[in-house]
Amino acid sequence: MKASQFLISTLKEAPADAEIVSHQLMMRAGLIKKLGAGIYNYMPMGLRVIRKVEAIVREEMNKAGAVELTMPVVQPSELWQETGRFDKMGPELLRIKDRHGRDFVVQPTSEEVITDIARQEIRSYKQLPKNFYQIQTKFRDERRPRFGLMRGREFTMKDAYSFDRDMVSAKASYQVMAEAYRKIFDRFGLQYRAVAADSGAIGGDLSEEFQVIAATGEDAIIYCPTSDYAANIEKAEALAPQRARPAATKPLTKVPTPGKSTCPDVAELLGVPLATTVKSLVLATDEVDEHSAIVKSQIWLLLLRGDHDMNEVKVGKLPGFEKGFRFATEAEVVDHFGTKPGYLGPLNLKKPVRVVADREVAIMADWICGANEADFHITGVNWGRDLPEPELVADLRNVVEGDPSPDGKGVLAIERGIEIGHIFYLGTKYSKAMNATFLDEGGKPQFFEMGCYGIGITRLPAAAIEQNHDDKGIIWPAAIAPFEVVIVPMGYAKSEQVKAAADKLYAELQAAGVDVILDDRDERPGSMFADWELIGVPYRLVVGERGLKEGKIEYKARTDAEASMLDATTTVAHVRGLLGR
RNA sequence: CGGAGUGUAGCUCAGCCUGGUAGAGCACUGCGUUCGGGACGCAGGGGUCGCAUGUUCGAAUCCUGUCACUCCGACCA
Repeated sequence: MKASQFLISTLKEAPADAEIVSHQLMMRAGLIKKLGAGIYNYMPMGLRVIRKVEAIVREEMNKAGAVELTMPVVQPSELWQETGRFDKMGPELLRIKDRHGRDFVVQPTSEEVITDIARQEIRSYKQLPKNFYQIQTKFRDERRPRFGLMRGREFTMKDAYSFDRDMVSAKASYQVMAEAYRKIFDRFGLQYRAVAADSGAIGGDLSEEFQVIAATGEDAIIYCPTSDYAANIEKAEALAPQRARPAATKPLTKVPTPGKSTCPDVAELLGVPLATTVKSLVLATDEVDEHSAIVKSQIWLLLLRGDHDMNEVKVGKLPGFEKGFRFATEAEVVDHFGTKPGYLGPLNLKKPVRVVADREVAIMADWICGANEADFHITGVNWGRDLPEPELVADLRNVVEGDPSPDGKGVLAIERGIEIGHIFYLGTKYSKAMNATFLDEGGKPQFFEMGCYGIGITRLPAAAIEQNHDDKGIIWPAAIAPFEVVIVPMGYAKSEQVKAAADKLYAELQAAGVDVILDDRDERPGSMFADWELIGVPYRLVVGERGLKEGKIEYKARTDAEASMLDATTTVAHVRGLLGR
């Protein structure tokens, strides 16, 4: 490719709405251009990166035995009605109508359509297992799109779906994907971690997220540096403390805490550690009739240590919370506790509530909580003495740095990550909902055992940039760089010698199968160097009269501090060596 | 969806408070000088100031409405 034929549109300043470095650099390097909130043009330079990501993913998926197909971006609502997701999914599912007023959705994912294909096409156990995938445009009407391609509304995802005859086989298919994903992410040259994820209602451990490690990541990754344990924050279990509850030593005392409605404020006022306070969270679960009208609400009081945070996924699994929960309204709080949030506690309730204590809270003695009276807290609270033992003790909180690892082999550490892949065992959730069956050896219909496997194709370049950049710009891993090599001639239009040498080098590299761009724009050297460092091409070759006099070509990797000189005659071989071809 | 904020040239922004014929830098075009680390000079092109209403002799500026976008909170590749 010659730069004069291509489109290079770099910016010195980043647009004001680009917050994080990957977004800023993608805009400045002219990779993407915003068309609307969370909707981007992939400009020629950016599309080359996307295509390379796709090619790697496609190659490894094919090697793993998956077969490619594509499903429509716009899908009729009927299939989505079958699984109930047309109504159940929130507004992130974009629903549209055609000219006849019929409902359609813009696919955020394709379980319905692929299950429909499977139930029509796969009739016998002899055709199993199968794994279908597509690389296709997705749309999720995010509440808050941000960070460029990191959280766009329209994006490209590779989504794969496996179909198996039974759970044993399905788990084997899952493992094949887990292995393929590692190969894929290894090829991108990024630091990543595969972490155990929560698999929701289906249960089991068969869900992993692939997280690219980056300080700006939106997800917290929990891992154990001394073992191979890794999980996301939703999943990581806070083990029950091994120590016994200390004996009560302090009397129950009501203390004034005017205006101090949070645990940190109260701890500071009383001069005690935050870990001696207990925070009260009031939740409600609703029983609904067939019209989704609330017929009865149960109020719950969850107790967590003042320095801990509630984990909504864990809470959602408590007995009684299976059908969802919400925060109680202020009216419900006043009704049961006699005061507004800020001074709540399990003592002196106006109406009974069900109490759930976190494992840590259950072994606390002499703790502090709200008095159920504005501007007062109670100190020296003790289980058994001042209130009954908790009805239920459970893991309610997010783990924190230093908690023991669930595998018992050390303590937990936390880092940030960007989720670029997720693999998931689905079981028969969709096949049952859509009555998708095949015939087994006995001629009996059986539901497909399914799995689904996603990779955020367009998110990946953003994650790569977050992990690989410097003050000059992007530093692409060679595997996904828009070009592998750039030839920068000094005075291309002015010097016959330079032009001839640059053209020759360009032709030879092309012949060697190198993805090379020749910068024939005849810009000033400084601005060409700055452009290519911003764009992040891994290898740069400078052709100038100065070097040619000695028969040399200047070489510099994007990551090198200084350039070095190569013999013009061996330059192509050197580049081929770098790229391994 | 709740809270906050911003809409002026392709990009970054000034002008608005205090109404009076729309500005700068970068980018772009032409000419000249220069040219191995984002050059300089001269001359140019480009904006119905998000949109709509109202107030006014007169609105980028003031009022009202509306749309879009951005930021902060609960979901997700």
